[in-house]
Amino acid sequence: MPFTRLELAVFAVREGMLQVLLARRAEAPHAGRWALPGGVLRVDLDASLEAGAQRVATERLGAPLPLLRQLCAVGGPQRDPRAPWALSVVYRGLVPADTPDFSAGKRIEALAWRAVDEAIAAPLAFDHATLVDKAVRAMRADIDVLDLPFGCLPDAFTLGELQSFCEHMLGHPLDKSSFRRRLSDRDLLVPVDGEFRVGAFRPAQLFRGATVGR
Amino acid sequence: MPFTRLELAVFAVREGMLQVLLARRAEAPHAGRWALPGGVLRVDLDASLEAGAQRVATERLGAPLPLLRQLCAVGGPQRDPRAPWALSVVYRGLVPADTPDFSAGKRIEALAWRAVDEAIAAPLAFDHATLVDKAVRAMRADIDVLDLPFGCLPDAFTLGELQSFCEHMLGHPLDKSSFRRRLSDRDLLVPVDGEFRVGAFRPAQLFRGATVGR
DNA sequence: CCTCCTTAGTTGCATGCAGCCACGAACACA
DNA sequence: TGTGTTCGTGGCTGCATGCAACTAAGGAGG
Repeated sequence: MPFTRLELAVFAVREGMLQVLLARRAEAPHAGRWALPGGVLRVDLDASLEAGAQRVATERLGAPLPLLRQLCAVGGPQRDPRAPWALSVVYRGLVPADTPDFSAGKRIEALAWRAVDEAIAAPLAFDHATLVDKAVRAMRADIDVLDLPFGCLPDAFTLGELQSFCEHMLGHPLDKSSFRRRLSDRDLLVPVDGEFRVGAFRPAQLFRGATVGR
Repeated sequence: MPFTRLELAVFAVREGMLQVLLARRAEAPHAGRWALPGGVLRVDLDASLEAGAQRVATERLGAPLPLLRQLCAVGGPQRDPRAPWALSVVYRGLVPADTPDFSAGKRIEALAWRAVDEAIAAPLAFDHATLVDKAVRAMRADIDVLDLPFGCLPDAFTLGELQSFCEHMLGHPLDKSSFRRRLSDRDLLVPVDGEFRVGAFRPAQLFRGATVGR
C-alpha cells in the first residue's frame, strides 16, 4: 500500500520551441534539483485521478490545466528514497504560450520553463527525465495525426499561426500545402467568416477548431 | 493512500475470434459476477508494476504472461465498495491459443474465455467492461501497425496462418497481397530456410519473427 | 493419367494521401 | 510604381495500400 503521487508534465510552445515546466525542489530528497511538479493523491479530496491531477496543478502551479491526459503509471522500490515503494501516475498537459506565469506552491523553490531537449538530457530528480521523454513523444504523436490541442490555442488563429505552432511542437518544419490539405480533408477547422488578421502583409483568414464551443 | 490493485486483461484468439479471460468472483462485492482477474499490489514482493502484474497472473491464473503492456490507471471513490477510494493499474496481455487452461486461484470461482464483443456488452463487475473495451482498442491498434506479438505466436508459422491470426484479432478480413507487402517492406519476418508446412495443398514457407531469439 | 479443387505466392493496376515545388494574390512600404 | 513578404492554391511525383487477376504446387478422385 504505497503512497500514490501525481506528477505533471506541463508543456508550452515558448521562445520558438517546445518547453516543459520544471520545479526546483525545496526539500530532500534531491533538494535544489529540478523535477516535474507533483503531489500526493488525496482520497479525501479527489474524485478521480484526473481530478487529483487538476488539484495538484492548482496547488503547485496556481492554476488548473486544460488538456490533461494520462501518460502512464510508474512504480518501484527505488524510485523515491522517502518511501520503500513509490507509485506515480503521470499526466501530461499543454498550456498556451501566453499563460500568466505560474506561481510556485509549497515545497517548490522556483518554477522554470526549460527546452525539452535540455530537460531530457539534464539530470532531473527521480526518473523524471524518462517521463519527460515519454511525454514529449506522446505529445508529438498527437500532433502528427492532427489531434490538435484547440484548448491551448487562441480562440481564432490563422493557418500560418497554427502551422508554426505545430512545427514548434514537433521540432521540424512542415509543408504548407500538405498541412492545409490534411486539415481540410479532416474538417478540423471552420473559418470565422469575414474575420481576417491584418498586418504588414496579405490578410489571413481566421479559423477556430470545429469542435470548440459546442 | 488507497490500496492499489493490478487488473489483467488477457486475450487470446480462440474459436476464430478474439476472446478475453474473465474470472467469476467468489466473494463480495459482485460475488458470482464476471470480472477481470486481478489482485493487490504487494510492495514487499513486487519490484515494479509490471512485475506485480506478473505475480498476480501467476497467483490467479497459474502462469506468468508474455507480452504484458500497461494500459492505463483508473481511480475514484465509486469504483469498489470495499474501499472509499480504489486505484487500479490495468495491464493487457496476449497468450497463444494453445495455452493450457489457466487454473483459477484464490477468490476465483471459475475462469472462462468470452468473446470480446460479449464481454464489453455484458454487465461485468466494477468498471471492467470499460477496461476491456479500451484494451481491445489498444490491442487492435498494435496489429493495425503490424506491431505483432511474436511471443504468443508459434515459433514458426506460415504467412497464411499469420494473416488469419491478425484477421481474428481485428475482427475483419485483410487483403493477402497488401498484408504480405507490408510485412516484407518492414523486414519483420525471416524465412526458415528449407522448412515448409505440408498438408492437404501446396506447401507453405515457414517464417519466424525477425526479432525473436536474439 | 488427367481433371478439379484448394491454398500459396506473385504481379499489375487504380487510388488516395502526403511531400515537394511553383505560381498568382494581396498588402505595406519605400 | 516597384519590391518584399505572407497568404492561398494547384500541379506533379512517389509511396503505400486496396483490388483483382494470374500462376504454382500439391492432393483427391475418377
